[in-house]
Amino acid sequence: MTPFSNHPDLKRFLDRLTSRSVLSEEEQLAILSLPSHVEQVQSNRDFVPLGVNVDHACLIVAGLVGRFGQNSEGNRQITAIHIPGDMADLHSVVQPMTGSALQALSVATILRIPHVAIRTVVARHPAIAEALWRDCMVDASILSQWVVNVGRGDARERVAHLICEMAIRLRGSPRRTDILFDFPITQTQLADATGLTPVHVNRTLQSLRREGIVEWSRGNVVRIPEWDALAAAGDFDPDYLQTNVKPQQRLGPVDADWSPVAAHNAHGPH
Amino acid sequence: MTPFSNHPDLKRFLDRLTSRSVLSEEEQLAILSLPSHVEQVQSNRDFVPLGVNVDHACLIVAGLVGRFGQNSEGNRQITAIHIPGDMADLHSVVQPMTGSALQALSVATILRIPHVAIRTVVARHPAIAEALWRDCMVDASILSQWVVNVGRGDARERVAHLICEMAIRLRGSPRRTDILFDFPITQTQLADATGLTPVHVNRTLQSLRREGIVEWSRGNVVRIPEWDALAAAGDFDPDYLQTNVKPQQRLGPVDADWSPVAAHNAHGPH
DNA sequence: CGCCTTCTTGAAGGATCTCAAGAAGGGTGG
DNA sequence: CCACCCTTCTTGAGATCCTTCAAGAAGGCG
Repeated sequence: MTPFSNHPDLKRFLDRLTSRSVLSEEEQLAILSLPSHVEQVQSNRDFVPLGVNVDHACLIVAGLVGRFGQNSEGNRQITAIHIPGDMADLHSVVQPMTGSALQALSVATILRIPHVAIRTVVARHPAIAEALWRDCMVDASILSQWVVNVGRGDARERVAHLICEMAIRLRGSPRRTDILFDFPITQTQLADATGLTPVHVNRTLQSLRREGIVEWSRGNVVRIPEWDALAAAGDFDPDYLQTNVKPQQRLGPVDADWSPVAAHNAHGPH
Repeated sequence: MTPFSNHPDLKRFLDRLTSRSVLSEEEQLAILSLPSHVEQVQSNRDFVPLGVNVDHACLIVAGLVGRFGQNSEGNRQITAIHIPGDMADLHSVVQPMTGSALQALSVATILRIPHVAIRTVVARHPAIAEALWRDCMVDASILSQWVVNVGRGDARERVAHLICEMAIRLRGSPRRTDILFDFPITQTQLADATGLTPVHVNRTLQSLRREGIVEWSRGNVVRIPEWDALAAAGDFDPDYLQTNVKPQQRLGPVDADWSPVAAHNAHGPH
């Protein structure tokens, strides 16, 4: 454990938090001062297993990490793909018994951060508790959209949607044409994420490539010539990613200035 | 808004919280004292619409409530089914822009609880913040399992799994034979939840009935003659529901007594 | 009694899976 | 530098599951 030494990697996580929550200088410093332990993890190997109590959370520094659920026949289903800056199992702070495994999709670097440290920081800074809670809910929004995608889309939609999601998450709001990003994932893993078979993912990708909607060289680089075409194919609406939301104000009592929109929309039709 | 008057309904929500979190007398009273507004909601009608800012959360008092996502063609997908005692959109406290709609599956009674009230209580009692955060994560666990179920199961598994889940959530850990519970849901809604068509849900249910695995009279009452048979058909393992977990200790600094198991299992294979 | 929702049934078509085998890279050791 | 292996990608053909479309039966409710 080397406090402060992983400062730059924690910074990316902090950025993620402050993009949606307001944190004071002191609170930001508390995040950056979290102790951590760097680790390289190989792909196709659970670095957080299923059904155990963990005492730390994992921050992704480099590479992609998948959350895997599985049924009893051993069929695996990826329920989330985490990118650098994500705390992949932040939820374990309040729910230490793992309900899914974590596995790197390609070689990855992670930071293990002890729960005790997070809990200590959170107890001292309630605003950090709120920021972490909110961060978990963003992941939950993505998960929710994943259900819709897997439950209601055909193969083409599912694959296109996933590519769209990763484009936005990895590149931010991209320009409308000629988007490039690194997406080191195998077709088998793509199949585990979309609930398809590897064979069918292959055919689906070929079809998308043939139509010029996606270019995916073997070198893990995805190119999207026309964003609108892919978004249409994937029936993709980026709102659920909560990318462009203003930071929320802090937990606290009545704030006269708070959510003026709500007063009009909230109670809906009744 | 009538403080205290909805005490008994809030009690059920409090029970849900205290089953997994430790709350002091004072904190419990703070929950029970939340102001609220009772409302009857009709089925097949969004009482929380999509894509608006809300200023309150909804506690289910009676009936079943579905969270609906949808794609642009209007195909709806249920991403969660909430039962009495659930705060269906607790997450809206930290993320007021709705990413899915709420709709009663049959006539339901709800309590609308202003965010401001919840935020005030949470600011005063950090332990409540933790309890609410944890509660949200239980819903996320269910959602995660839902992805696995929809992504990797065939029709029979999906339907059986959902029935299993609802049996446990509505009846607690049930006995092994002759389980009865009320499940007022149409086959169309079941189809929206499992990502199937109503026609195929119908055939799947018939098949389960023919085999004697499920009895489902028209009167909304489900009977499960042999739990093990249904659990096998649905490949169901109730661990993810976190039903029988001991309450977690409160957020705070180092607790010597905390999570002794973790020290052994945590770092896994490396 | 008549309407409306929900459930049920049939038949045909399509999307996806399964099984099986070959091609293409990337890496390693000789 | 080549030979080999192993993973990943690709292709084909048949089987299966699920959907679609269409229509009729069964309740609930005014």
